[in-house]
Amino acid sequence: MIYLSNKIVAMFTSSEENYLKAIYHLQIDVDKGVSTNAIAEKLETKASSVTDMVKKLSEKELILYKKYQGVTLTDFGKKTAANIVRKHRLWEVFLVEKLNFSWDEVHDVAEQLEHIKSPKLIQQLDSFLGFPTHDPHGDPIPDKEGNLKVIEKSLLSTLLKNESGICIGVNDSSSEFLQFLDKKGITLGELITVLEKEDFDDSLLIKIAQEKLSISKKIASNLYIQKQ
Amino acid sequence: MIYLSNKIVAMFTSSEENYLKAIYHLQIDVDKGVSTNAIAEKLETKASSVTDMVKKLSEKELILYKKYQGVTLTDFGKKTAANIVRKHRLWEVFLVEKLNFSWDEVHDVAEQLEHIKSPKLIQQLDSFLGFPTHDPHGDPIPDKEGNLKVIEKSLLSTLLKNESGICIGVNDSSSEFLQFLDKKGITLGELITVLEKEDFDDSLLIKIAQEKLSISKKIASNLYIQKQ
DNA sequence: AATTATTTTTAGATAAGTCTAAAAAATTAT
DNA sequence: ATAATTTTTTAGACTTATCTAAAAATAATT
Repeated sequence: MIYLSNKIVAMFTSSEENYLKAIYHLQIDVDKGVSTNAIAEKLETKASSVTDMVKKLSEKELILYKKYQGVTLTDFGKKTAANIVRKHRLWEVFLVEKLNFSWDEVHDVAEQLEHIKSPKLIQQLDSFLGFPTHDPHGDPIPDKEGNLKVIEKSLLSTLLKNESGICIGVNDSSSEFLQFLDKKGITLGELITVLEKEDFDDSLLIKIAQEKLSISKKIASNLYIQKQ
Repeated sequence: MIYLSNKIVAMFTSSEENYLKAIYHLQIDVDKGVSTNAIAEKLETKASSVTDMVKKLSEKELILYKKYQGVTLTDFGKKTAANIVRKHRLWEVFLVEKLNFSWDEVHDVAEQLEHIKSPKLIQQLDSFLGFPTHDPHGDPIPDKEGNLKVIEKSLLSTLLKNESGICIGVNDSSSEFLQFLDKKGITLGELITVLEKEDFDDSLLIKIAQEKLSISKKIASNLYIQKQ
């Protein structure tokens, strides 16, 4: 819900919110218009459905849309989308910190919880959780105004030999990948040092929590590191 | 969601769940078929909409329905409905105990949260809250099988002079009434003693928490007491 | 530049849930 | 017992969100 001096100004359906969120995420990657097909793929729907919804969101001034030209979020749309992402990530923190979910189990539930309409709920949840800044996967939680503080991060695969940094996030947050990290003992917050880089297959030998670990290129390009 | 040896067997829309819940509540009061109009009134919808939905719920074997005869929940329907009520009341406890909502603010949010589909979520929430047996209004929380333990309760208005008991619930849980109780200092869990009964207007003079209070008939017939 | 391929949009259909207005059944009152 | 009233159901329409299939626009290739 969007408020203006405590009055509800706008409220959107779950479906509208899902489209906004998809566009928001797609727009971060590329800094130009988001294509109909890209949205359709992200939401696992058909391009024709996207066209319909995009017209609606455009009428509501959440996005800019011109036929065949892709879409861009307006400031209003961006703020609305960020708010949904904020809710999603706060709920993920709740599920992991308070309800003992593991980080690979939270996504689907948060996907439902993010659509609950109650500003007080989110405000209180935020406070209850101690105003967290990142979700369990290391993704930043937008503040109430929809701003997110971007921190300098690099893919582990881009580090050079002997460089090191804190593991602060994942690029792929599928439960398969997250469970794999659990199995290997790779946890956010740990210091990682690159001991060796193999030219042959781009695998890495890393040190993490007193352990030496061999890491494939695929893994290394899905882990974010804050260099030190 | 309804599970049978860990497989999802049935899952219903929010709308279907709302109808089930309405029928569940209406069936507790009267022990016969629930009328189309009663459901329509409870859900603030039209009788024709109820007829449509009732046919659907009947096909899904959640209710027994014969034209013009009203409806009754099947065991399956009863269990499903109780599960929704369980979720609603657990969320209410969460909102009050953990997120500092007051008891008159929780209903609308719980109304949304009750439709979240995740058995693990409810199981963990239950545990996180310490397996509460009653919601903030004193209503019992059905267990996982949908059973609720009924405790002997009387309306305050039925107590005789010098009788006393613990205030354990409200009949009307509108925010107006709840806020009124807050203002008067009437809280669940307190011992109430009837000092006087006025024949003239059926008002009561009660003692609660060292205070004497005059209570109208209307108030007295919306407060539940466990006699001692 | 013309052809081919891809992307996007349009047109029309479907399902869920709702509504209004009218018909049918059941209930209540005379 | 018949008439009047109320309740319930039916029929048809509308909205939202989706789909398929075909048409139109754009992009890529020869």
